[in-house]
Amino acid sequence: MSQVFNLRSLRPVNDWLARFEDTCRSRKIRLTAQRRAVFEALAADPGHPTVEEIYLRLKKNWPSLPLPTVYRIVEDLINLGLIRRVASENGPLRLDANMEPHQHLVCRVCGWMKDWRDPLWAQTPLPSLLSGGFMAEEYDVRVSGLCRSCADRKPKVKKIGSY
Amino acid sequence: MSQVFNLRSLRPVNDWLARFEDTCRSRKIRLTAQRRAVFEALAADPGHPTVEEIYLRLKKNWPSLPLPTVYRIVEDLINLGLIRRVASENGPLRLDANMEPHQHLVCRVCGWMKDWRDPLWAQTPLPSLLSGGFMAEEYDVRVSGLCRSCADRKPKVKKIGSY
DNA sequence: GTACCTGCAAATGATTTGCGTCTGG
DNA sequence: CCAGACGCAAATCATTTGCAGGTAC
Repeated sequence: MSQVFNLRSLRPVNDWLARFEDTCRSRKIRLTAQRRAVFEALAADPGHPTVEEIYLRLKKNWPSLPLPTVYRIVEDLINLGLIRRVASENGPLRLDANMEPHQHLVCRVCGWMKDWRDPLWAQTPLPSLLSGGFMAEEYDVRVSGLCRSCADRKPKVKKIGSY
Repeated sequence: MSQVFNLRSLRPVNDWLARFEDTCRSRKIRLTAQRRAVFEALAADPGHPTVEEIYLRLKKNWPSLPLPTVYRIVEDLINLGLIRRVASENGPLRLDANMEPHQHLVCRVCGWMKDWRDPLWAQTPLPSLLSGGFMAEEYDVRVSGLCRSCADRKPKVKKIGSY
């Protein structure tokens, strides 16, 4: 019963690690130190990090770990259904170890992002068969807006022209 | 009253072109042939093309047009609010000249994408102030699932391991 | 022991930048 | 005319691939 939660987000990180190990065993994927480290770093981070951010974090305690290895492991974890990509409009790939259904708040100015759960979306039924035979499986909802610090700052006018 | 619609999507392309020209004039942006061509190509295409797709299409009738110019113009059009980026989980930037509120159907296998309008979201009120002072402005909703051709195909198991 | 992984180096793909020339208003 | 755009080449950033040696099971 000694459940470890990440204090910032109340993530059941131990559950996730157990699921990671179970999945590796049942899918006959080798449980290497590299894979565990990458998964742990993702599970502990509620901030939707990029591959490079994970790499830099791990590099502190593991200076020899190469970036391509992190990329390969991330790809594997996605295919195993242990983490997912976060949809965004630009910039490098962002990752999410939270596989529970949830929405995202995204700041349109600085890209700041936060998990958010609204019962509304849990209740909203998926249209089962839409136009042209499309088979809907799930909603991906992002609420775009301004985070507190960008809202406090004076609104800047985007500069066009003049390269 | 001779409103030209794009037959595939009933897009009021003429309205959009007029808005493009008005915006250029009012923002004192030069109305060049390159900018008009890029905007027209985007306005005519309901398929959320990449920058390179637009470039290749224009290149047929304008072989000297360089790709970096298309990138710069796309950036300008986004900053002018005339087109927008489409959120996605990976791959190159995709563009959308339809600035009306709408949702997207996205095939999780092949990436096929289609505009979709559901009155549900037009009615759903935005939470005005969410956790931590986030100021919500709009929903971005993607319905993920299987397009008809990927649904017809036999489901493939993703291969993990063995590089 | 051996198939699966990792580590390294190099390739590819997407996007941006610097700078000299040209042109729309 | 001349600031703002374009065209070209080269740089940068993100991600992937090939291959040889290492290690989990």
